[in-house]
Amino acid sequence: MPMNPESRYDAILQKLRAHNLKLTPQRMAVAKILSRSEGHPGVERIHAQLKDAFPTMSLATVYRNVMLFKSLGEVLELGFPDGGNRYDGNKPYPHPHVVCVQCKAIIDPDLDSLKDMASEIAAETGFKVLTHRLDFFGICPKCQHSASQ
Amino acid sequence: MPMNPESRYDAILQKLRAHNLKLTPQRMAVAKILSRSEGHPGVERIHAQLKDAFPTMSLATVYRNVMLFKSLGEVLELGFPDGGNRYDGNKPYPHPHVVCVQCKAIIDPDLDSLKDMASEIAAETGFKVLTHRLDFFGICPKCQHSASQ
DNA sequence: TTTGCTGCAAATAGTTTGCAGAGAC
DNA sequence: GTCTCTGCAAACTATTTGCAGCAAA
Repeated sequence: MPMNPESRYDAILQKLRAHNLKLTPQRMAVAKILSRSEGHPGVERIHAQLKDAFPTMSLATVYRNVMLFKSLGEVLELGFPDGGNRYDGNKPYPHPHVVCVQCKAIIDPDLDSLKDMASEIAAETGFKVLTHRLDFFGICPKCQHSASQ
Repeated sequence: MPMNPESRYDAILQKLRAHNLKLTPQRMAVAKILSRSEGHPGVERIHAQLKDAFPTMSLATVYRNVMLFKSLGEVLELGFPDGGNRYDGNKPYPHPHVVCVQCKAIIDPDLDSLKDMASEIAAETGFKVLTHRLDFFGICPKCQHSASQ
């Protein structure tokens, strides 16, 4: 159930204005792609999609804008250790993903609950689930009690 | 509930023998550390712990052995996009983790179920849970039907 | 003796950064 | 006009790899 890409796009632009950030054509183009986030694109893919409209556009600019949006909370980063991070500007909040280890496709499953997850995923997506990864990130008790740092 | 480190160590050695791989002192030392996996060590940490016993030991050797154990299914790799992957040779199967984003501590929570996870985690570990990551990895329908590749 | 392992150093690859000019406001 | 952004190229960093010598079996 993806959010309406246009309202996501507007939300991102609004956030940019609220922070007095400039609306350059490149930045807006990246925002537009991320607001759809079809297939959870990576930086390289975003860059490729913009090559026609912006022949001189550099990868660095894509990186910088994606990171900017992420820092604004408007993009969810799916980090992978073997490079090729992927981004979701349509649902910029944590949610499960199903990743094809072969073609690198990434889709969002609809999970009623998180019980019997693997079989639920398999039934819904047709994936053959090989493994999963579930991490919680937070501040450990020791760090909570130390002068934040 | 960590498994008995010694039996894990023996299991790794046994697997090595079964594959006609050589039991070098360096390899055995890495296996020993991983069989405990206290704190889910990273490569750098493993290397540091072996500097005393093996002053000339190179990082490359640690990398090679960790990857070897991983390929044998004896080590679970916790990959992080920002480098510094972590390893678990004590419970080499997928399971949830709780990661402190500040000090990088990683612990294994006991989860009765995966419902109300965040609060369950908080109650059990004392962590202030900020976010989480749940990925399923598998083969998508399209890839299942294409000549495996 | 044979085969695989280690140490070293160089190569890789995704990402980040310094800088000078261009452009949004 | 000011201040940020962009493009380019160089820098970074975790990890991988080629190679020659060394050691396990």
